[in-house]
Amino acid sequence: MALRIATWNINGIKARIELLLRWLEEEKPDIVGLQEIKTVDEGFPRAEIEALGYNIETHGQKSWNGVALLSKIPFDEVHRGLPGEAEDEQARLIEGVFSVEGGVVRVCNIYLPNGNPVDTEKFPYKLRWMDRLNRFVEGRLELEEPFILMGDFNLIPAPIDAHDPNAWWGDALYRPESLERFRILSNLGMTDALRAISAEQTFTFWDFQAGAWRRNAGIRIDHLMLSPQAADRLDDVTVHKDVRGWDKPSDHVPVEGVFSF
DNA sequence: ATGCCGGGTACGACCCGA
Repeated sequence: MALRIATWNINGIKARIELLLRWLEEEKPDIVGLQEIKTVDEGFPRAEIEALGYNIETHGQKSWNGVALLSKIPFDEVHRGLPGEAEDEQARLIEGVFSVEGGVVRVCNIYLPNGNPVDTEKFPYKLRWMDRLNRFVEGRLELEEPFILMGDFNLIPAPIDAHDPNAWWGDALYRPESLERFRILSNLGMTDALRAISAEQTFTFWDFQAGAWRRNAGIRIDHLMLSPQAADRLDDVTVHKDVRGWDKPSDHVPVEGVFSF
């Protein structure tokens, strides 16, 4: 069977519910990871999404951050939060395990800290979070499962992934300390799904300001990173760029991987 | 990208994002 798994920074679920429902109805993905739901779990608009046939698990918080997983396949397991820092209360990771034909698939949905401004505590928090993520992924890779780590990584992997890379250099999304940690993730054995499929310049985010969408002044920061067992099953990646032009869009668009199971 | 836009909270103006 073809399994369609997507990541999307929705930028406020309450403000985007109509946008989300339209996209789900048109594309009918199997599993969707949402970031920046910006609500507590009780405020998540479950009923309309459940009516489309999705199971829902959320890891929310008041006002900011928050992640969710939607799945047409029932959840076997759900995990919330990134281990390694007890005092970290920001809701940025939710993981589900699903039974599919031929075994299991593990999908981890993340909202990696932005890290700006770099001269504040926000940047070391990002770096610690990436260190913790890499340790977490090491453990997941030992399971030797199809494992998909996807979400808003707030990281520009390479110059081709920005409309104006020189303008971004030094930003928390594109500077040596951040790139070093992303490289460690790759070197652990996680494959960038889009780059496994295409060498084309492809953006996933366009700022609301300064006519960024009109000028195509975007960046690629939303990624699906695949364990070897998941990469073996990857057939295609689609960036749903058209959604950026819909009414009341998020500044990010959905990125979808198609897998054979 | 320096927050010009746009969400959240809460009702005036800040906090936050990339």
